[in-house]
Amino acid sequence: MLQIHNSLTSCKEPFRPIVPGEVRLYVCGMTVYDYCHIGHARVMVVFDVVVRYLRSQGFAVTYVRNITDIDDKIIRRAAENGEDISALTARFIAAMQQDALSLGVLPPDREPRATDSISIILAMIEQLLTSGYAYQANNGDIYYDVSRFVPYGRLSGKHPEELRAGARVEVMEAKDDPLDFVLWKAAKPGEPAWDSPWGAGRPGWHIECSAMSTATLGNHFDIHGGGADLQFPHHENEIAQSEAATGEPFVNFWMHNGFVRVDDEKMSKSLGNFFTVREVLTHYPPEVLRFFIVASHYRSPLNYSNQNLDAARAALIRLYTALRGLTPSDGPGAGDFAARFHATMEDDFNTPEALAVCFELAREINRVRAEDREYAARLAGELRRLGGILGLLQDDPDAFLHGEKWEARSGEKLEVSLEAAIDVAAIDAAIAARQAARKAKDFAASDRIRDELKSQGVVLEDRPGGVTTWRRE
RNA sequence: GGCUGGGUGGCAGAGUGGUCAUGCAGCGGCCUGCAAAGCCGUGGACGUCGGUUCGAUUCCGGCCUCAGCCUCCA
Repeated sequence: MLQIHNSLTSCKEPFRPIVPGEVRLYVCGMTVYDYCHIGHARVMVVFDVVVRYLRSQGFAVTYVRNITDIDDKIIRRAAENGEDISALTARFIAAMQQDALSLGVLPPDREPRATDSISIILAMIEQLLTSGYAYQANNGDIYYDVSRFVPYGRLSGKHPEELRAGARVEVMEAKDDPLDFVLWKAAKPGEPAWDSPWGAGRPGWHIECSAMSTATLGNHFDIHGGGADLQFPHHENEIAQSEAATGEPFVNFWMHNGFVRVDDEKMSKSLGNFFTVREVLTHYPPEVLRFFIVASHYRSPLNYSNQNLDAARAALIRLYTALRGLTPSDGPGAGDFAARFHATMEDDFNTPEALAVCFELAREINRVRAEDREYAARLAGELRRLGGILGLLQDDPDAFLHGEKWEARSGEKLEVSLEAAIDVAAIDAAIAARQAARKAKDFAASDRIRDELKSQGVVLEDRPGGVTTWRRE
């Protein structure tokens, strides 16, 4: 029985979908005014694993991840660049999709955009006005009246009175209450605007997600996810909006992934420790970044550092080395590896422990591969299947270990700071020459060749049966 | 100040009331011409003070300490 930690109750709860066999999942996606950073990568990967796991268990999943393509930061950035807003957002949407692809993140089933959703946003605001949950201020903005929504604060464990007492924001005169938040911003000169019954303007951030999620998944759906920082106020506000507008419970399970830190400091632009996905991918293969993310529990903080990425790479090399030279077979699973893998995934997606099972599987493969190829092949098949649930180990082992895909990717759009591309034919020739020298017992020559390759970042491994393989250091 | 969630071996990172995480690094051995990879074995840990218990790193309480949120933020 799958257990999921629910932010609403701060407890693990048995997961039961609203409609048996179907899961409807919404995740707050990106505001597209810049390239994705590692924090964005984490959200994408974490929920990609959730989706892959649910599907592997036979659930029909509908996964929606929105795109916020109109907001203050976008407008400001476009102005700074002297760029058209739609050109800016198109550029960063394309970049995001490319990053997602690199990281092996499957596309969501729906990717609604705020600017394509204006009519449903207007309808929801209209509903809130009609039922008295919203009001138009004297500056033309429409605000949500937080005092009307009694359960406000349930998700974040915050109480309206305490929030008011600790409010650090300067109170905008237009609002009745500092906790009220904007649903519709009256148009300002030079900013994009849409017509509405209350005058031209644009939607507030929170209402977008309420409108897009209910429009795509229904008023009441199973899981809503996002970064931990969105729990308050964004998700709290979504609940207030959606439940007030529809009169139905909004979401059963709220999942929040932990934050990414860099060298144990919060990742932020002011600290200058901000890493984009594409920057990281100039130094590490995408699967290494993905492994690094999956190797921690999704609710834990994740500390980005070169040392930790190096560790992730070493671990992945071990797994691919176990798969190398075997043709994974689909035969019946071996041992209780799959059962243990699933048991641990059912416990709130415990991917680190699931990976531990993968490593034990790898050891078993290494143990038996010489004696029983067929059994080893079945184990390899198992390892690949289980890895696939985490979105890992789907590459050809030699390709990964040779770093081929890495070069292919980085050679195109990314600036490469890696060693020069490796000449595979030259390596093969050197290996052949070394084999000849070894046969002639000329170990001095043999070692010279090996050292030379090593200096180019190529490590040789003499395998049983006289075969020599190589990998990048 | 309020609300969350943490403090685990050299590093990363799970977990558990009383035998094992796992990966990297270390040590010993096997394999190898020597290595590398791999296999076998091995050392090393649970912030602190109390309490519950036959027994707590694991449960409870105090304390210290860290991070996040309370303002746009994945």
